[in-house]
Amino acid sequence: MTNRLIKLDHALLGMLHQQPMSGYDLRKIFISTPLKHFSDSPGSIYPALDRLERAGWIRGKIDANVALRPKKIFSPTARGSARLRAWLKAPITQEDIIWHIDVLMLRLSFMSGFLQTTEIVRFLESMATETSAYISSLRDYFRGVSSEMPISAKLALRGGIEAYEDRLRFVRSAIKELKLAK
Amino acid sequence: MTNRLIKLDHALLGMLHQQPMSGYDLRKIFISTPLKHFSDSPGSIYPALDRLERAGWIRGKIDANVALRPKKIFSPTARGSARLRAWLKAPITQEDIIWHIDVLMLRLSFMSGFLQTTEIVRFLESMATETSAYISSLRDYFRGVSSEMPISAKLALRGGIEAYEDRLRFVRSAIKELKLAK
DNA sequence: CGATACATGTAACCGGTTACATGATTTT
DNA sequence: AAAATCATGTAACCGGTTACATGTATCG
Repeated sequence: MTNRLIKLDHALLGMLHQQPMSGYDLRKIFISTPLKHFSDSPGSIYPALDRLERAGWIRGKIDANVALRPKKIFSPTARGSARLRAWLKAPITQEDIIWHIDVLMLRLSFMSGFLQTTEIVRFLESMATETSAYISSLRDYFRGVSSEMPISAKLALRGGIEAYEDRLRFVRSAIKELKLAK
Repeated sequence: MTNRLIKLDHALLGMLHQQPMSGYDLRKIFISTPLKHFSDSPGSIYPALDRLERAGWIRGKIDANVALRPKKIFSPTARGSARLRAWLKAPITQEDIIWHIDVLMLRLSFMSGFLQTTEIVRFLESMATETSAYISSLRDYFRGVSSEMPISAKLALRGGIEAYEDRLRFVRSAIKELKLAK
């Protein structure tokens, strides 16, 4: 129950660690920043905040100085922080590389302050390993079938492979940058 | 009702255009090929095939030579082909670039045989335009906030931008390739 | 003889989308 | 006076996930 890994929930939890906020504030950020790869509808955010509060990861306090409608400001609890850290440190699988790349990037974005540079580097190295393995399997597949594929299908598949190659290149440059900064 | 644009439905419709198949065959493809960015569970595929049949886009025929359990082979109808073509030709929005890149690549993969090369090129050029516009807005945002961001957040955002830049590079090279092939 | 492959389907659950409801304040 | 913004929430709907059900045939 408290162990589900819903993307939106962790996005909210991470954002509340950077700054306690209301649901409305969170929505505004989702709408106005390019990190809006998450749902910005009230029908998803308010129930998600409920879930998080029921799970004991955040706690909401009603803002006293009520000018407008009362605001509920959510802050992470100790359990919420532990949960976020655990999520950031969770091992990377090939499934993550294939289906949840956005979640991996979200995790990366929250790591400073929670993890040491060496841990972030390990995370990225693991990403590189898994990505590189997946690229190999894609190349093998491509070699086997590309001759029979129509051109647009071939292009699409090549585009898919290149996207992973580009991601790998990024991850490796990020590792270098982190090691220099350390 | 018949106008929804569900990813899985169109993926199935497109695949049935390449070769009439049963639900089980479709599942096997989803499981075994790297184009498995779509749901492979029976709980999604069989209901989806029902939807498509009810919408009149495909028609299922029970395979006569029953060795094992009877197989239902689905073929696209004329209306289904029209629908697929319309989907392939639909204009690209910036939302597609941001949230449905996988759908755009899926569309690209189905285009040969349905669209002329000039139309495919137009599709890719539109992708390039929208991607490039979105990159500009991301760069503007990055310039404004990067100084205050912790390093891992900055890396993640940069990675996001680079992914779009790489995608743009791919699209441009694909345009060149198509023009040469023509 | 047990496991795996073939083949289709259903049911419970869960979360996101859309749209609506409410109501005060501020801007045009 | 109307529209937009602040701020939270609910309800209907829809589709995906997971797990289960069923039954044959083949492989080890």
